[in-house]
Amino acid sequence: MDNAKVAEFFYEIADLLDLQGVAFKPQSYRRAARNIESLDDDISRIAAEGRLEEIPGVGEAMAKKIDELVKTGKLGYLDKLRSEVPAGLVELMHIPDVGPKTAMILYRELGIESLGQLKVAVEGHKLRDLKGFGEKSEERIIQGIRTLEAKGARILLGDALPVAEAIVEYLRSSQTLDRISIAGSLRRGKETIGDIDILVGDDEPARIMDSFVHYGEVREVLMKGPTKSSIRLKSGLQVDIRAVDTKSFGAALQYFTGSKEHNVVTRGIGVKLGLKLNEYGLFERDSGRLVAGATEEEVYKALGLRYMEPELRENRGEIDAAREGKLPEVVRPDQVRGDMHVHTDWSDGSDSIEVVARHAAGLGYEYVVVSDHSQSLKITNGLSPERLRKQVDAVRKAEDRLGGKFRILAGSEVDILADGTLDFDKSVLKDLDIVIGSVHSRMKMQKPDMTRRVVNAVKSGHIDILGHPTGRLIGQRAPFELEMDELLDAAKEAKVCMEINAFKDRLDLNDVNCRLAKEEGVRMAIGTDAHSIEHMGYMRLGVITARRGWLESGDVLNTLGAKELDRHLRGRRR
DNA sequence: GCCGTTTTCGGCCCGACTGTTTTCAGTCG
Repeated sequence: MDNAKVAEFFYEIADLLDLQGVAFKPQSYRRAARNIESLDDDISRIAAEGRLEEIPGVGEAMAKKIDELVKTGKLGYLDKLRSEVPAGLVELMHIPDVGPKTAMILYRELGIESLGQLKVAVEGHKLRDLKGFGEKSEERIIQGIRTLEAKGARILLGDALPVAEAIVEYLRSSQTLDRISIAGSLRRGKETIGDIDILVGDDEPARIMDSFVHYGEVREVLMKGPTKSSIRLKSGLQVDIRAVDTKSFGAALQYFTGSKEHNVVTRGIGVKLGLKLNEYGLFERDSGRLVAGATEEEVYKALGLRYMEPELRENRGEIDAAREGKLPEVVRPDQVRGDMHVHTDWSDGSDSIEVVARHAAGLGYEYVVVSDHSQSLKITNGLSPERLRKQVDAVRKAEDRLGGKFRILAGSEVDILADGTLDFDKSVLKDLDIVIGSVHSRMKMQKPDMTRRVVNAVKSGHIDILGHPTGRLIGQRAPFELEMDELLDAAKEAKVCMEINAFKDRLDLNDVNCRLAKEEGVRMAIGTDAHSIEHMGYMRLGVITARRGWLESGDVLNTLGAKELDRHLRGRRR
């Protein structure tokens, strides 16, 4: 019984209680479920140690239920709830705009217990005669079912950002705006996004709503009011916009950036100070006087907190750190001095060494690492030792052609073979400036085997960076089975960096593991794994991931300048 | 069901929008 499973059961209890019209308990179960999901420790271990009630939101009653779940894999209370309410109703509640009340009416009046039955009923126009329903409600539910069926569709951060930025740019160009910002999980830099949130600060919001719903990419307008509207884009992505007075912009930005958990705690701090925080500002509870609201900084300051970067706002300890002045000074994009992982047309990249280097220089970098694939990876035209030697020559020549003003590091993304040895032996690797070791094959090994494999590579003394350490592809491939603590210990010992692979569907290491690595004393190196120069723009995704992992510039190898980096690498030469 | 320098009992975020309402309930974020 793992944490996710326990949380899942609790979410189901919450839904079932909602259907029964029980008040407050559902929120309690959801809160506990969220906290259980985000635990670092294994819930069965906590249960065994009798520490369940130390989990926020878990009291005596829930602790008992968790104990039962951990011990027996079952929960009598849940079974009882399930027997009282048809299981399909929970599914109905997952349709947008269908909540517990609607689901219950559908069940009581029409006997609908499943998505399938609802579809039949709605197509037969059986809903419009129900009290409180009409044609529009029917249409809305049809749309909702479509949305639900199209789901699973959380979009990658790297895909959502440009879409959101284009909308912001469109709104800016269509009229003068006082303030505008992306908000929500996109602003916090979560690796996947459900929808896009945009916030506008302006004293004439209605005209902005008009522009918004007339954006060229709109497929349908879901709702439109004077301060709040929603659209669905042709791509299927939903975009919500909110407008507030300029004097409330900071409070609203704080509010709509979230996370929900972060906001619950900040509001609680306000309450203790006799203040009320909502999207319009921070107010004195008694007099209603506005204390702060125009900027996030002043809102946080009035709460006795330092400003927290959006990427930190996940209620993972940032609020205590802000109160105690112990927030990390997280790395900024402008501190990155080079791209640590780029492919060229020598293997499966599409641009030449020189084009890559010139593009990197144009991005303001001092250096780029050319790291093409090694011989085993035939499908990528991986380099043989002989071709690698030729490539090193080509790198040196390209560097000369750039007039010595830009550093091109000759590297390799060398395969870590199944037994943990490297695809090139050290006589080949010693001529390189830098070596990334990566796993590209036999990815489904058991945990002990995979751990031994990468730890061997890390300890080999021949790699500087472990490339995409967990191999996960967001929404497509689970991370390798890997004992992260053991890997990080080895990396610290061997002074090998973990990569933050910034390619949009990798972000590997992820935020949580970045933070773990930092705490273990392991440095990170951000590389885009670009296969064309356009991909080099993914660097910002890597930086966002680093920031979400609380990394500071000193934790990131490629904040070093070219000379410092060379010195660092020579210092550990094999 | 949880939680507490507001409380061991009585709160628990609340404002915007929609549809079907003639004054509001439901959903969402």
